Amino acid sequence: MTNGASTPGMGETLLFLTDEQVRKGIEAMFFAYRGFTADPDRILEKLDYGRAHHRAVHFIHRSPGTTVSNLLSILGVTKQSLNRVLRALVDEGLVEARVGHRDKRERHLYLTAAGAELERSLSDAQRTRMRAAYRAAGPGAVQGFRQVLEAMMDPELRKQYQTLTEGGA
Amino acid sequence: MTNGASTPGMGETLLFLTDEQVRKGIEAMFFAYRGFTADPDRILEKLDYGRAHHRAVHFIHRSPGTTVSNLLSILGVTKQSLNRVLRALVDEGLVEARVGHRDKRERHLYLTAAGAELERSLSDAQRTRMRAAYRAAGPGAVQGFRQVLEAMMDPELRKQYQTLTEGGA
DNA sequence: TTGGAATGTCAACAAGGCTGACTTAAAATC
DNA sequence: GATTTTAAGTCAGCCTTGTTGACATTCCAA
Repeated sequence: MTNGASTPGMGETLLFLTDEQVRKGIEAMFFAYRGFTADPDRILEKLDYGRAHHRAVHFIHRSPGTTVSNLLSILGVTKQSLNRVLRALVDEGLVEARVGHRDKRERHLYLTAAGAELERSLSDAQRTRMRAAYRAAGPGAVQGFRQVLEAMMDPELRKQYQTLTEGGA
Repeated sequence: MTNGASTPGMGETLLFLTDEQVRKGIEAMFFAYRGFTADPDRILEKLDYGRAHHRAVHFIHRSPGTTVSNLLSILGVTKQSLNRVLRALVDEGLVEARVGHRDKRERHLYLTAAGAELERSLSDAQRTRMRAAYRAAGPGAVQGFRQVLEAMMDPELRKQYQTLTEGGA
């Protein structure tokens, strides 16, 4: 509060944020992301899975029947990388890969009962923290939070993000 | 808007957010973090550095003269992991490690001119995106963004985050 | 029927985490 | 003054998750 940003009369409406203030936002992202992943990480560790598995399970739950190449574009990794993860999940009975009946090259991905259970436990943990953060920050903060995050995405990813649920939230 | 959260009379003040809404926040974190790291990553790649180097440079800039063990606790990695990164930075003249004069066991870390220049180019890139996001989201959103992120941190990390600048923003 | 797309797989490699064991130097404590 | 603890560094080896490149299979579509 020692800078122009809080000078009465100009206020923050013009977004005269100092570099220091913006930097603080950057550090907030860094530390918050650690918290964001901490709870699922603990669950995954016990099962010998990693974040890569979490992401795959999350998005297969989100879009049941999605194809491998669609998942690739959402996750932004190489197919070799995804394939390693997917193979483990299929081998261990968490994910089912059904051959497409229209296009038999495609594999449509579904969670099995066991996969759905893991997904639930992971997202329960993550939602609990998110909900607590929302509650602590107050009702007004939630919208601002989402708006800034959305504005921070690459345009392509933003499209995917928005498409993902189409009014689901 | 098809759920209890927007029922007139209770509104969002009670934070009746559906699981779907919270989930959307989780995905926002995921996609936004990709954007958050994208610009620095491009710069680092050309110089054969990675995110680990970025983090070290960032926090040394932030707290010049910090010790190795302090940096360890902020970054939350093992000393072997940090050492690998730090050695590269020192060897290549971006960071200077001065022996402490009070306690000669300690190494105090400083950016060299070259290190400061890299830091500037990385944080310029990151701040530009952050600023653009703030602008797009509007003045009210910034506070909410920071509040939710802060509430999302582990308590210990939150303390470190707050200590870091102590009123700097 | 042939070209290209979707998928899967093998091999090899790198970054950046991790553990464990050990050294050195210096400070702190007894 | 001797001993223990602390800060830092190092060596070796492992894991996850990312990368390239090469190649096989399948099959849609021009």
